[in-house]
Amino acid sequence: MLETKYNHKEVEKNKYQTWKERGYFQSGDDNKPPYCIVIPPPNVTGKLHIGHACDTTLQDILIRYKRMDGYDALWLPGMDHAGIATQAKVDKKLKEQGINPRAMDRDEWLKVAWEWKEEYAENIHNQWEKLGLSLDYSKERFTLDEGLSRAVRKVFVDLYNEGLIYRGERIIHWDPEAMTALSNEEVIYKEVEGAFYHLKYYLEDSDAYLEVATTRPETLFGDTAVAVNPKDERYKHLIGKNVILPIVGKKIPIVGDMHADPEFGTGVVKITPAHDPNDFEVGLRHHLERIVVMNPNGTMNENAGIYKGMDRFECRKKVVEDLKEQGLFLAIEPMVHSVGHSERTDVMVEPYLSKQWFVKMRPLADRVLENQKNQNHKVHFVPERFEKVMNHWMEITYDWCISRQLWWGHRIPAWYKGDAVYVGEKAPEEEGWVQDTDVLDTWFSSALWPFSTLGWPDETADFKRYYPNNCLVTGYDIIPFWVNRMTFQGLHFTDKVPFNDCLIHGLIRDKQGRKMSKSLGNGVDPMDVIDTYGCDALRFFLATSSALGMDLRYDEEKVKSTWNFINKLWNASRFVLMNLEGFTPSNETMEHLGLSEKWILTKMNHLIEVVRKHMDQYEFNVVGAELYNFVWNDFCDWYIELAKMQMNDTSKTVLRKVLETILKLLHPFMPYVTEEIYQMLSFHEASIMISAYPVVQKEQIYDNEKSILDEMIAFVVKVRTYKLENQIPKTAKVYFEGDQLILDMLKISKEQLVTKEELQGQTYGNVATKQYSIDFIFEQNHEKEKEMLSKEKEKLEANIHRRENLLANSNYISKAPSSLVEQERMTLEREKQALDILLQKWEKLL
RNA sequence: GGGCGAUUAGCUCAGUUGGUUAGAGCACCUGCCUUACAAGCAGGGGGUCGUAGGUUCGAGUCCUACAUCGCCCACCA
Repeated sequence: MLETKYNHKEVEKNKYQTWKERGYFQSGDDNKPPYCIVIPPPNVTGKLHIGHACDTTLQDILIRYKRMDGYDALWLPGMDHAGIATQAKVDKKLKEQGINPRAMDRDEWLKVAWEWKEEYAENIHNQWEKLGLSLDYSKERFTLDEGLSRAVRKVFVDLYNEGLIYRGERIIHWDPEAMTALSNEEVIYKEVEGAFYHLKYYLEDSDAYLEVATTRPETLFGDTAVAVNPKDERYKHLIGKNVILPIVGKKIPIVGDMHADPEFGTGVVKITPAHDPNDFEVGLRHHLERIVVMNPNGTMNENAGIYKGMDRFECRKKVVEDLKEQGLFLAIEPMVHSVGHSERTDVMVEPYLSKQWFVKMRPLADRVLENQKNQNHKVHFVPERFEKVMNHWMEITYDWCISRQLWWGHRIPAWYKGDAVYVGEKAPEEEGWVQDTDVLDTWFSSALWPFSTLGWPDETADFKRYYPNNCLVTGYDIIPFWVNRMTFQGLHFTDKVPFNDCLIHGLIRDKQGRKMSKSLGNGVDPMDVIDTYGCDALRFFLATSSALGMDLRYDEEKVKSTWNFINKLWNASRFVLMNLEGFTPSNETMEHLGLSEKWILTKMNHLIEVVRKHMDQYEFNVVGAELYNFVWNDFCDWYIELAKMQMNDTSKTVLRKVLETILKLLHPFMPYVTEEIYQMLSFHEASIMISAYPVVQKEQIYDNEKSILDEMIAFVVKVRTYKLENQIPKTAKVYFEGDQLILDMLKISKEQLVTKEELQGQTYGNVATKQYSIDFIFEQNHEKEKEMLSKEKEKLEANIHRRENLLANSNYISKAPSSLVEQERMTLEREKQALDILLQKWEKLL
């Protein structure tokens, strides 16, 4: 027999292993229609956070639902090598051991990195298990696998041959800590307290000067011009003349360029083509020299003269000091401006001129925009509004810088020999070619994930069967990095979108609504929650506590109340199982169904319909609420109580059937407890996770009987309220003629019943609805009774008044749907009858 | 600057194509150890749905403006 309290630790023990060993997670049954989701591969850098728990729970819910519903469900697991992030962690670990990672041999370093990967992959596997995820491990992939690497090389080479990948010298975002280039998406802009430094740039052979305002005086060594707006009356006569670059003392020209905004700063801009993207453009227009003044680690280089070797920020200070000394400094104007920071290392990124590989985005993005116009072939975002996020990105996207000066990643398949460049999937056979030392952006390989994991570029059976994926599930913060890139790569290389639906969920925040972060220390470890409340409680909470696409506040109280819900289910199951002892299939009978059986079966079938509908629409919060209400209110509060009154083989059959249905509908949300209880049911499939998802059985719908019991329930509730408010003793004598079921529900015994004659002459109170009436003999408090009646009367009269007005409105009658009008009429009738009953009582009281 | 979201009960949130008297959990009040469950049961109170207009027979829901909070994108010499 079950324990009285739900013990999640006991329940969750060993089940995952069993499922896995029996092969339930594995896909591949060709007799069934395919359904495929690929997991957003977590980084091999650390442990999964609660956001992962949410994301994967939603996917597991879909997969378990589809698997039970007769699909060949493939949920493909895998992990991401996470270039910068992992390299940073591995380097940190080495440094802590006193080893300089950059002094290592590349292959030696990679060995350490692979060891790291193995260790963290194992952690992630353990966490997936704890979360109960039904992943098909036989198809697990890693972004650096040979197969995926081949896909990466093919994509690179093809795009290169199509002219969509090129190598060029551009201003890119440079991370001086990780010492690598970054893409736009990897830069996070933060408001920083900075300053506008106003400097004197003397005109050549003159005492006059131009006042130049800059936030980055340390870059002046790279200045090769100053610009003014050609329309600016103050300065336009100076265009073509020269100024003397402070400290350096060399001549640089004054150019006229629209980039200089007369309204901003002093209207004069120093032009540093090698350290600012706008200046780079200006430089191109005016054929200016490009002077890089920094080293890759953010220190000044030889072009900074005596400042060489100084850190960029230290140099800024020193330059300002020296300018002051030389009388070239005019003013400092504090300002807050946003400055790019590296997503991974959090250091200020440096706009930096360097030679990198780029993907030419325009044609690829345009194809996505075009494709999204086609209802049949587009990615269907859920909620729909997130499509705009992708489309907007496609409209404004820049060329994608894909080379990274790292060791951890896919080596760029390009070889150099002098000035010659060779790009190919394999190294050139001749001697003397040297491969590019850089690797590709992590997202370059992630972008291929939905198809590279299925064996592409080969036309494998898996690729043909499971591509495009049915659904992709991820958070809205990942749209630019990943969803967008998968979409354009998918379209370009497979002529199809990578997934038909894209389910976007929100972020998990802390109780105050703040983002969870390491620095705030407000993160919640999903493993701790599982330890305290169990995996099922966590999953149900995560999947059902907010509407789709909305952020979710983590609230322990809510997880607790989910636990209570599971405990309720647990105890309801205890009751059913206690009553089912010795019950076998031969005892099962659906004959002579009672009113309450018909009622619960009807409600159950309506539930199945609603749950399926909302599962298909990904509205898990609605599904959760429906299941919660059905289990707690309909099944526990009413049906079980009713079943207690007349336990027989029919009610046992129905109890069992309803419980089994509940378990199945809940299984995708709470796999463990549903399996535990399912296994205790007397006859069943080998596992609930391979059992069939409930379908509506029309012959079990008895809407007529359902409404009869609904009326009875309404009456019973009314009576209970009346009894409580009037403090009517349990043993009070009662006059009632009607269904025994009502007396049972009210727990009124035969001994309490009196006849109509016995009632006369006593003080009694009456409760009545249209169908039912009951009288209680008790010391009635007339004042209180009157007060209650008058309250009720007022309410009724107000309603009747409102409804009569409504029905007197000819516009309403003619324009509102007739069924609604009819309903209003019926409600009005009911209310009038109720008022009649009430008025009769009122008369008697006076 | 452009876009998106939020604003509903004390708190956290639902609320479908506009349609009876706007829901849930938690909290609160009253009464209960009724042998599945006191982490429970039976009841109850609590909201002029951010503000102002508009469309409509009818608006939490649609439209316009505004306010507050949050997010994304772009710019910031």
